[in-house]
Amino acid sequence: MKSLEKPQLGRPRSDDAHQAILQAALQLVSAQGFRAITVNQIAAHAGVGKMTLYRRWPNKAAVVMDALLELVGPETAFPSSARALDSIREQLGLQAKFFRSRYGRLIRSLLAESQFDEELATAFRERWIQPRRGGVIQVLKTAIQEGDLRSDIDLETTTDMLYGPLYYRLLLGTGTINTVFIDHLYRQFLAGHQVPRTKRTDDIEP
Amino acid sequence: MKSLEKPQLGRPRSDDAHQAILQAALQLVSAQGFRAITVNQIAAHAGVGKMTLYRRWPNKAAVVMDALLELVGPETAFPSSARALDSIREQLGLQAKFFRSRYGRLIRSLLAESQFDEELATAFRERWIQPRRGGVIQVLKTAIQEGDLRSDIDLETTTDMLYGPLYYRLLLGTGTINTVFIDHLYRQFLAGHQVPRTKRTDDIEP
DNA sequence: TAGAAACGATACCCAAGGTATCGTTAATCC
DNA sequence: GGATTAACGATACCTTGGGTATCGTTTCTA
Repeated sequence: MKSLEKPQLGRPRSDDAHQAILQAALQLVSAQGFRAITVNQIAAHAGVGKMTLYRRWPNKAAVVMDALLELVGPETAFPSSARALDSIREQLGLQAKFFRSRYGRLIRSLLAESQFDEELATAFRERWIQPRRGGVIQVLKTAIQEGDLRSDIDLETTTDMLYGPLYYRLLLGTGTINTVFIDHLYRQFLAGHQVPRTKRTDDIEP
Repeated sequence: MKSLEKPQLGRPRSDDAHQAILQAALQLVSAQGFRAITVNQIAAHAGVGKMTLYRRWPNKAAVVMDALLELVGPETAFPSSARALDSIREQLGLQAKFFRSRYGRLIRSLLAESQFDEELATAFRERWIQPRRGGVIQVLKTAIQEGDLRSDIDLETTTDMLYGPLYYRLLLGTGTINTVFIDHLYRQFLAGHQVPRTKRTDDIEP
């Protein structure tokens, strides 16, 4: 029964147009960069009128944000390893790789733009960062349960210490986000967060 | 003898105008935010013509960058404690305080704008970040010499781990940059970077 | 004094963001 | 099937701020 749902008068919105806009936005921003593209370009590339775009999104940033969430987001899954701590290590590597890809610049752009746009900042934080951050914190908890990580650490701060340096380098350009860096970061992180070896229970030494 | 210096023809540039522009820029950006102010506003507020501003700087961001460097920069000195490690701890607190001040938003703005402006990014990194970063690394080295920090750490990565989380929170808004956070960060950092207590030489326990 | 560079004030041009409008299309309702 | 509604692409239009050009005046050197 369709009952409680309000009958929809008028022409329905075209999902084709919607998807075309998102695709166009992602393609253009990846190729030319955020500042270089215009709303006109996105609309033209998508084969839609500008008003069609504005009926759905308030501005360029919002379109690009949704393109990231809907087209890129599903491809970034948290890896699953036998051991939680290994998942963290692997995920750091994937994050570094992601930042080195064309999406690194996209993240930079959106994060930058969000400093001037409160709505965008909220969307970025709540819909991109927090879900991923929540995942990290879950895995950290598991690592603690598995006896690999100390239980007296603050998980929010721990997450900041793991990912902060990557964002720092992404935005400030003080160093490359390569495997060597990830190794150093992980090793130095472990030194302070791992349960000391004399206390670990099921330690299999190679 | 004035010798090798090229004789300066024409009217000399007014240092008063120069300073007035920097002061106006800092005042306006602090009060209204980077995006909200215009070049016209800065010039009018400084009592100069727009061309006067453009003769010295290519755009608004460059003016504000120089205002930060010349008017704010001198007030941010690295603290000096008896023990290098204490200096680090103290500096983290000062950095947090700085980010919580009106200059936190200024740093965010410039860092954001620099994602779209290569020249600005270079200026920010080389003239704001690197000098400060270099200072941190010097103090870390001293702490190693004083036997407080391990010598097998990567200093660049260490610096990223100390300051990355602050920038992360500043830009992403995932948490407040308060004393509790600094305490957690410092403690967790120490756990992995401090020379183990059985190896420390001049340890005075309270 | 002539020439040069800088000055404040002002005019001007351009591009992109964003809004308005038009004829057509795709839906529901009677 | 007709009336009404909302969406559609195409187009026109307005505003704003960045940035450039120009003018008469000022401040310097040669």
